[in-house]
Amino acid sequence: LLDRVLTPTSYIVLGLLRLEPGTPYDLKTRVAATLGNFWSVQHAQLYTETARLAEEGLLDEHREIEGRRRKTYSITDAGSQVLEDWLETPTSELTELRDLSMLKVFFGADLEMLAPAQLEAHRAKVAEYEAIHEQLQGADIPKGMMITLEVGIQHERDAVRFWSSQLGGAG
Amino acid sequence: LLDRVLTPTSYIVLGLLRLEPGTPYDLKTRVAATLGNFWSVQHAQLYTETARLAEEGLLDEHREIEGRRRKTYSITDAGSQVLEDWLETPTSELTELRDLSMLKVFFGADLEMLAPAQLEAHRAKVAEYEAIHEQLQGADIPKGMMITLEVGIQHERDAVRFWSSQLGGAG
DNA sequence: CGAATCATGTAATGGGTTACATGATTCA
DNA sequence: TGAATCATGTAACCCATTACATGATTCG
Repeated sequence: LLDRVLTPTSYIVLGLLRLEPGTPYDLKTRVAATLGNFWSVQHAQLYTETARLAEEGLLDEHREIEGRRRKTYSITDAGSQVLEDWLETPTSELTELRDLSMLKVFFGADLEMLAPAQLEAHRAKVAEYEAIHEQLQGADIPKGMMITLEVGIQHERDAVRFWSSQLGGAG
Repeated sequence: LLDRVLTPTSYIVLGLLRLEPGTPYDLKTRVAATLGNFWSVQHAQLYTETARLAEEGLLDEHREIEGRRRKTYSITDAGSQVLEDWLETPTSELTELRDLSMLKVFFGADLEMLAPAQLEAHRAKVAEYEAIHEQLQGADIPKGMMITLEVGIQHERDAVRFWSSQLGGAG
């Protein structure tokens, strides 16, 4: 059936569409509002990936007759199955950090020089996450989404602590 | 001069070659031994990227006459300058986590099911890092490399703690 | 001395990023 | 009513991954 290995982007599309059908543009909005914080997707991908998945029978495509002729996608049974299988399979894969600042540190960049910009950015992220978190308290949000958010907050706080300790430190 | 924006891979190549000239294969070995832990690079990239950088005048290329006709690269003054400029420029960019397990969690995967494989992988990584760390104690290793290693250890320990708490937890 | 593994490199493919483009809507 | 911004989509390019391929070396 499938003549390719699905990418994380594929599963993001499937996962979001299983929650609710929508257009690629809808997906863009949802990504930005939710998991985009820890796994962003370029909006152009959402057009190509939905098209691919539809071709593979994992999505249904329904095109507007009038006006913009927008395409609305919904997940098929086959798509749901593929998503389920993926969700039920644990992975041993570890994520690389791929932090640009750390790459510079590795090659000898000055920590104290890097710190202010990083600190500001990480602090802003913490604030943003905490606002979302508070807003979501009591809301009927799936547990998994809450957990990823909390992991994200934790990670950002750690980063703030790290970069703080580099500011004007004794070296 | 340059008609493209250099990628992180470019700077990795420049950074490693500034430490010491070498062939793409040498680079592969060095990456695997050092920064590959938090920023891996496919070996094929090291061939294409060195070629590109040489074309752009940031590397010198010296080809063996005999035998394998291996190409040895070294950084040029222009290359050093580009690297220096990059190292001296702070960045506000934040890294996304892009953790496959977290993506599954986000979409509702069962934490307890995911935990064992993740736990084992993260524990192995901690052990590996700590071995390297110990081995490097007292060695004349640049400070930045030590710091990235320690940040990596910290991160992995946090992951172990997180996944441990999901094992057979009350939910 | 044959097989397995390491060393070394090139070619092909495709996903992801960037650039481009145009139709709607807000708002001064 | 014009400019700016948002909504929506397509096209092109390029880096990164994967696959392929072959020469050396180890070692049973």
